[in-house]
Amino acid sequence: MMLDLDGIDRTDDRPPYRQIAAILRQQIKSGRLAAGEKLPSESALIEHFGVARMTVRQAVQELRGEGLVIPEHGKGVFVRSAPPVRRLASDRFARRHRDAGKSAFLAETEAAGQKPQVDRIRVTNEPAGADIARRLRLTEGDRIVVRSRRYLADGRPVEIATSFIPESIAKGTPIAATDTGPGGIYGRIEDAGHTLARFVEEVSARMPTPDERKALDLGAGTPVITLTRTAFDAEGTAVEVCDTVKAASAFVLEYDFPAR
Amino acid sequence: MMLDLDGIDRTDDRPPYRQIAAILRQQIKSGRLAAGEKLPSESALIEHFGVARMTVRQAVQELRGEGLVIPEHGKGVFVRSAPPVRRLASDRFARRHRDAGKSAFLAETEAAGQKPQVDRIRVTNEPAGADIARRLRLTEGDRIVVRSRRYLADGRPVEIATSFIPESIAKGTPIAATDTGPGGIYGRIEDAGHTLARFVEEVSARMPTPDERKALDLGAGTPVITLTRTAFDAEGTAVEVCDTVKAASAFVLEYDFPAR
DNA sequence: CAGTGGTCTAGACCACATT
DNA sequence: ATGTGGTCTAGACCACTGT
Repeated sequence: MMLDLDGIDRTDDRPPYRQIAAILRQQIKSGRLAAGEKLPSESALIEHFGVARMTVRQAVQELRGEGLVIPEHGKGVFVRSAPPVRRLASDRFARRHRDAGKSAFLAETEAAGQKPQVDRIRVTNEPAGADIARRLRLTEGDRIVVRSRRYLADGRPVEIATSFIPESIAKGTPIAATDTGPGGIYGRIEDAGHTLARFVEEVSARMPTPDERKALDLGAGTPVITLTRTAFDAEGTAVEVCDTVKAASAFVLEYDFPAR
Repeated sequence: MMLDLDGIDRTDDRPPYRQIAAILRQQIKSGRLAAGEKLPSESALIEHFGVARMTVRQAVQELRGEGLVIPEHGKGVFVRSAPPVRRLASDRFARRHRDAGKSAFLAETEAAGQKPQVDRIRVTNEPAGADIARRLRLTEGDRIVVRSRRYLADGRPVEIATSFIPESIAKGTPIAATDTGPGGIYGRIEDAGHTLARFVEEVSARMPTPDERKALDLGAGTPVITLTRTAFDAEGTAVEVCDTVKAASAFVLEYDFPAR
């Protein structure tokens, strides 16, 4: 059962725990420890390397911080297996999808052969904060409808999203209802006479907050992608801002643009 | 000098180290511990909370994993200050910049009032691997010119990049030279008769490898953005693939696209 | 029950930075 | 020389998972 591992070199200038981490990392990268496999137990590593428990724990800690392994209490430490990656193309909001009565997430997820699900829907009516007001070209304090929700694919959370829509646009539509109807929010915005013309997306990445880690069921040492999208209608009016936080390992975003 | 911190609650179901981490995190988020400030020393925390050294170290370890603090050996542990963010718009490769004789990075960085610099330039000629061959519509093993380099702004590394150009395009140009001349690689590709028409960028994020951490001078617990760009000419031929790894905290990518 | 990882203690010596 | 964090040891008890 035990792998054939090298020992540590007490003359090496790297401390033992780093050497142990490097040895384990190498086993993982080379595939000798495959995704989903269990690492040798702490006691096995202690015996093999001839070090104290804290030393092997520190080595494993390093791999956890890199998101390479995930410990399961009472069972062992396992090589993280990559979840299926969702590839998001920049035409994912094309009207042809909306016309089929599907929201972007629903269409994408079904296309990937997974079961889409939305939960934790919360709708409030709030005064706009400074950043949102700027993006929507409103004045701070103007009323906006705030819709937040969590998206799941095959029961696993992959993304949390919060949309901000000026009340002047949402008024009299089901945007503030739990079920926004076919085509989602964008469908209702177009019903209200705002033909969507342009999106601007701002993408970055960071470590999640503890809340985000919990909501997305992330292990330690796994980053999130933040994407803020602003939707503009044909008159150039900003009609929605959508803030999303995605598990980075689950997404590749694809953008196609002319050289001009 | 010491902050006014709450104590830990032995009846709380969270372990002491998490409570300590939460207290410190709160101090940082609220600004009572500002960016650049030093946390109380380990010995101060040990005394204040009445715990063993490993316990406070574990608390600080948690904050390191979140990228909130950065330890400096012999000095203390400091609240990380955010570096200036570079905002990359999708028109950054517009010909008007190239016509001014500037490569995209040079133009961006100067526009941000920082001193651009490029080092660790390495040019090789290799057979294409499977992934690159697919992206360039070549056959695996076809010769390609591989240019890798590191970009710095005001002396701080911000990005490492590797370009892959089919030898059939690079041949007879300075693309394989250390200095590619005005307008960079894209300038030379256009000189060779390939008018750039379209780019496709694929964006994701992950934790850096140890090598990347060193090259970008990243602290533990800070992710990178990976961006793979493929450039196409007017005939639809893929003329270059560029793989970049960026310090996530230093970039916001901006894309503007029609709703179609 | 035995085996696993999670947390904690109380010490030790080392390396780095500052005075 | 002093104070800081970095690494390590050798134990302890707890909580979770499996047989």
